[in-house]
This record gives sequence, C-alpha cells and structure tokens, in this order.
Amino acid sequence: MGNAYNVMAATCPSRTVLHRIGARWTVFIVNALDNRPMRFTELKAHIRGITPKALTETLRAMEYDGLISRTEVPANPPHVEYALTDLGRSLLIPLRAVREWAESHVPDIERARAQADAQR
Amino acid sequence: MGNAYNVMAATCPSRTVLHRIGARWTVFIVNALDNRPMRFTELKAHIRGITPKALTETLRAMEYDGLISRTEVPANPPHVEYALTDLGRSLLIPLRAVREWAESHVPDIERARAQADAQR
DNA sequence: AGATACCGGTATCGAATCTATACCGTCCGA
DNA sequence: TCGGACGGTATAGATTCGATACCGGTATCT
Repeated sequence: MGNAYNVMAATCPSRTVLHRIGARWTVFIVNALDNRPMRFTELKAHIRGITPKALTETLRAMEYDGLISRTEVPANPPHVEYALTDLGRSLLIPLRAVREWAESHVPDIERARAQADAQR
Repeated sequence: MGNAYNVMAATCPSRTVLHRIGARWTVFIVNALDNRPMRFTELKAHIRGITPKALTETLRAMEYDGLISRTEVPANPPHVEYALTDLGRSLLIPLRAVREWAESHVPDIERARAQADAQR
C-alpha cells in the first residue's frame, strides 16, 4: 500500500491526527460509545473521573475531526446524543485493541515497576 | 476471557497504564523501535521534533514500566541502546495499528475539518 | 405559583506538563 | 590539544489540565 504520510515527520499532517487520537480522553470516549450513542451526563458518569470541561473539549475536538456526531434530540425533555460516525467506528478497532492491551497487561506492568523499585 | 480490570473506573490500575500508553510520545518510540534497537541520538533524529527532555522522560518512564530496555554497550566508543522488551513488542501490535490508522485517514479528517470550518 | 432537580454545559484559577533553548561532561580521532 | 559526537541536564516560558463553582433552560413536585 505505502501511503504518502509518515507520523515520524514533524510537519506531516498525520502527526496532528495522531496527536488528536492520543489526547488524554479520546480513547475513553471512543470505547464508551462502542455499542450505542450516549448523552453528555451519561458519558460523564461512565468515564469515571473526567471533568465536564475535559469532556466538553474532547467531544468538540472529536466532532470537529468527524469522529463523532452531536445531535440535539427535540424530544420531551430535549437532550443531546453523541454517537460515533463511520470514521469514529473505524478508529474504534485500533483503540479497542489499545484498551484491551491496557486491561490485560496490568500485572506485567506492576511487576516491572516493582522490580524497578526494588533495584534502586 | 473477562478480566478484572476496567479502564472506565477512575481508580483501576489499568487507567494509569492507559494513561502511560497514551502519553504524548510513547506511540512514536514504540513504532520507531519496531524492527531494531536504536540509540538516543538516533531516536531523536528519527522522531522529528521531539526534544531531548521529552525523549529522556518518556524513555525513563517506559523503562520503568518494562516496555523497553536500556543497555550501555561497552564498545569503543561506548554507547547506549534502547530496545523493545517482549512486553513492549506486544504493545507494538495495537500501537502500530493506531499509527497506521492515523497515516491512512488523514484525508478523511482534513475533509471533516474543512467541512466544519465551512459550516461556521 | 414557587421550589426543586436534572441536563448540558461555562468560568475561573492554580497546578502540572510540555517546548524551546542553552549548556555540560565524557570519550574519541585528528 | 582541538573539535565533534554522544547522552543527556537545567532553566524558563507557554500550554494544558484538573478541581471547583456556577448558570440558564426545562420539567416535575407541592
């Protein structure tokens, strides 16, 4: 395939894309929206410890990048729904793998840390 | 499988692991060490735009977590080699996918951004 | 009608983090 | 002995982040 972009180049647009994906909370939001849309408050409750400010900023950035959609539902009472777009769903595949790696390698990392601490 | 860790819980150890993986430069270093060890200066040249401070700090943290090894080679002249450990190589699989996603979806994101800009 | 609660956020401020830039000691070859 | 590469540190400034408080609109309860 050999595409034209290379994240190692400082000025390559893919660098800014990777920077955005790697932002503190993006991986959480993408994983949270895995199998259904969610509301603002619902996301905030689901992703423990995220502040409303961080949530708002990350959602806005992801919407700007076309990863999620924001829909004001004119029901009674009205509310807002966030959902993954097709692009966001394609990102879910690698980011779910990252999440799973993190969850399944906790003991390995804790062991490495303990060993490093013992060494000193 | 159903492991005991869940990144969505604020106090779960997997959260700190994910935070570490998501740190600004980890994904670059893991991808840079893909197929061979590298020296400090080599890494700095390869990952364009990284500062020596950021490189040092990220390498130290990754070594602490057991993702890379740091070896002082007593050759002439002596030098230092950084390499992925087995654990680091296992992380390479998801992080390479993230990198590839970034490199292959630049046009999609640029299109979304342009459309968002036009809308306002 | 008034009080209360929930939703989807903003505003503000101090703390932590990241970047840019300059510098440093050691080793080596010329 | 001079210069340069290597593997970093030190310092300062800009940026980002997190904690906390607040706010306007809409229901619902009494």
